[in-house]
Amino acid sequence: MAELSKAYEPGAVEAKWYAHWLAEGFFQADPASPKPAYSIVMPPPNVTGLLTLGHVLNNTIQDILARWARMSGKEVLWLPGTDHAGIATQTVVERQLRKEEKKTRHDLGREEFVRRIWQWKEKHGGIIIEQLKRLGCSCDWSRERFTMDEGYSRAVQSTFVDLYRKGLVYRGRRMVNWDPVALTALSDEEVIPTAQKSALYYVRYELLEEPGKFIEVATTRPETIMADVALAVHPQDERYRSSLGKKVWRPLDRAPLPVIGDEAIDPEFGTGVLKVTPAHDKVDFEIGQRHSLPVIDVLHPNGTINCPNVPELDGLDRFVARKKAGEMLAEKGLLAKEEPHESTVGFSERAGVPIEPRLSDQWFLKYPKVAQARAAVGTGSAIHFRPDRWKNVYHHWLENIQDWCISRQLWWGHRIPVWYAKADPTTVHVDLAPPNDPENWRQDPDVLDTWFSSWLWPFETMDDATRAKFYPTNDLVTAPDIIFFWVARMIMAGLEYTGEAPFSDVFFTGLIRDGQGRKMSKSLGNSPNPLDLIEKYGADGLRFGLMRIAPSGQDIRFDEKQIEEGRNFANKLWNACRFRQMQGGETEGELNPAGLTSDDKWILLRLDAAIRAVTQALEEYNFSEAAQALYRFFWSEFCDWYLEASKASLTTDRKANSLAVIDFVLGHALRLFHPFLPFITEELWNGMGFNRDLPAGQGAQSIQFARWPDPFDDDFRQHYGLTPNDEEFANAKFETVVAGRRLRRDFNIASNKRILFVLKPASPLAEDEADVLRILLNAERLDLSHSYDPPKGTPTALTPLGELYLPLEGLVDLEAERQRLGKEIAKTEAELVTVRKKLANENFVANAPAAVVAEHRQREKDFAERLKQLERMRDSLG
RNA sequence: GCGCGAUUAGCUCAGUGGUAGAGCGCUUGCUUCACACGCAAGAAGUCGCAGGUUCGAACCCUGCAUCGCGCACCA
Repeated sequence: MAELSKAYEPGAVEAKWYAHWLAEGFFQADPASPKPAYSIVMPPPNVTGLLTLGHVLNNTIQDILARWARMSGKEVLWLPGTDHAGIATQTVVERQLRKEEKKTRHDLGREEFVRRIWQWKEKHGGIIIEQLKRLGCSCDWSRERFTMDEGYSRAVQSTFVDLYRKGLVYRGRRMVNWDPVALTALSDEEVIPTAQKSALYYVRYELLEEPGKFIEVATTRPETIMADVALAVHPQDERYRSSLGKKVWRPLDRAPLPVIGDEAIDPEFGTGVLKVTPAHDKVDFEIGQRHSLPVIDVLHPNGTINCPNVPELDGLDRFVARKKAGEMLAEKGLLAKEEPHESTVGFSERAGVPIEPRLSDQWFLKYPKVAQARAAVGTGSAIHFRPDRWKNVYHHWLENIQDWCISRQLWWGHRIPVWYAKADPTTVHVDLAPPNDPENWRQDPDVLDTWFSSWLWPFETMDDATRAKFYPTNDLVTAPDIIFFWVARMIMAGLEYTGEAPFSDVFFTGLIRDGQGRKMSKSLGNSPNPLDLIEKYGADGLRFGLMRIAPSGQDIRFDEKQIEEGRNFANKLWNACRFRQMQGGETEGELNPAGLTSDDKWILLRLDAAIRAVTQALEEYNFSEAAQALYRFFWSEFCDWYLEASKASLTTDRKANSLAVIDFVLGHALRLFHPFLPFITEELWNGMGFNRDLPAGQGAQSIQFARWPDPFDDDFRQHYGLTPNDEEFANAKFETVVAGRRLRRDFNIASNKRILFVLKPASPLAEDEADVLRILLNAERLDLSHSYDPPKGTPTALTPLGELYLPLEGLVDLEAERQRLGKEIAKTEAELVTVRKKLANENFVANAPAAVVAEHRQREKDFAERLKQLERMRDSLG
């Protein structure tokens, strides 16, 4: 490899390796492979979508799981694709059409409009796929699917036909959630309840039989008064008992209305009287049914008023009409008052406007396998949710499940495979193929809800051979807000059509919020473009930065600073390798047990701990913990301590040995990092020659097939003589170094100034070890002396290895030094008192675990010893 | 109204019964022969509040407060 640049430059490296991985087909899954299978299906992003931080989070996690599995010897299938996203896509193209050609879809006609959407999709669709590649996703792109692919579409339609034949799909005239902008029905899940400030109008309805007497009704929707067909009160409500059975005048589009009694009325609300408007409210519709009331619809599908009898309102938008109706009532003296009111209004998820309850003919689905789906999730069941608590949300939804409105009044989507006889529209033909005499039939103009195709995703994206190897899938990584939309429905479809749960583990990510805790949204403009972040910090930096702050299932506050940290980390890894490279020599994998120093043994033990920690964290889906463990090991332990200490050996005959240890650690660390930092690790793996001498398919061509490191077993420890004592000794050494650095700092000696230290060793210390201390302290000399007699006022620190002196030749203020020691003595005394208090407590000694008590005893001894020495040092100051 | 989560250093968050932790930020010193995207040392916390259990509580229990999210109601 050419000499490494001073700073890691991700741009070229990332492009180079991604192209290489694709060219070599490394991501392609082989159904014939003898290796055990591991599979994930990607939650298909909208084909109109652009990469968001949410996608980055989600897909980084999937990529980590996929790469980890690949390194663990699995045959990996990560199946990608996009979703046709009915409303979203149709809206995008309609908007463009309006802007560029001043036309509506109706001007083009259905066939042409759909053709335009396909055209748009070929040109602009799937940008997100290219963006995912920039992120490093190791998907099998040769299997990329689209929910409107020919075969997939057929599967969607035959699912409809099948469920129809099973009696689960049916057509009905019911109240649905109508989106007056998109002009389509929506499912209950696509309606977002939103708190709204509105007004409560108190409207006076005059009694027919008793002119001059009024019944007051509180309503938020005066614009629908013309659709009133009755007033309703609670039958037990004393205030209105006498009015039951009488009639009142409807104040707009004047007409007589009956006053009826119905249990559904809450006497506490408003005046206790409800104006019954069956065409525009679900509850009212039900009351209307019970009392055989007529239905008067006064709204056009687009939300404007349809009431020629009241020309002042006719044609107005519903919200304009609401105000106007209020004014008209006030003019007529029929508005008693108007007060502020807060209520929850359902908004369309897509169009962002209040939905309108509307009576219409739609297709509905009675969900299959509800009970089985419910049983499939939970402890001891086929599927595990992580975090576990989301199963409550899932179960609650399934227990209160409502039929699913699956028809949409759109042109973009899977056309409903139903034909109505022209002669008699109640005669239907439900099949994949049209009737033999198509001229006598009319196909249903509607399409199916996009989610009605998504719920087949885990198995309809696979052919038979693939399914045999990779289905059911292992992990699903998604956001908790689509538990109803997607996760639950996939489970039901999986059970119905494959007899199996489609995945075994579902990992729910958190939501990414901005620095103020707000959701990322286009309108707030608080959502950074991940591509810019990749440009600035590299894909690896973005991935690692995000993983470090993404605690399991908790929402994440995004801060670009943290991505910068990710970049810095990649740079640290780069420079550690650069340091190694500058020492020259071939990469060496073999260790010589005889040559290992105490530091070598220490770093091997830390490496072992890191392997265990990272592996366990990944097994627990705890990605931030895994990233933290890697960060701590590599930066704090390996770079800050080991590499610095190794500099003592690199100029001696122990050099070859030290390089072997560095190479051993780097070779393992690169592998541990690879799922998180795929690009830089591949670059270094190959460039530094770690891929040499490996069997084919085990890291020779790519680090992604290198074996995931195993923790060291007892044989390994024995062979290399690794014992807990090595760790203890190294820690003592590091404590000594910290104490020396603190002395230097306390006496304002610049860290680049080489000075003399004297250590009075508590027990014999090898020269080699003293060399390590010397280099870590940046000392000119470190003298070991049992008989050292420090000049009065020499700064001293008590360390686990002995007393450390910093002879300054009278530079030191004696009094200041005495005070410094005094402070340390006071601190130690306080600690000693705390421990002794605890040990004096009989209950503690009697009840606490023996190990805890012993630990306290040891601590007492240590503190007492330390105190004695500190006092002696102070006394020697004179 | 019901449920779920959160509340620990200035910030973002770890920490599930035994001496309060990390990164950033801050202060100070350092172009020490891998890295200033760096090195070293340091300051900084009544662990939201109030009770309880326990020899011992950030951690377990109860209640409360604040913030967020679902679900239900919503004339």
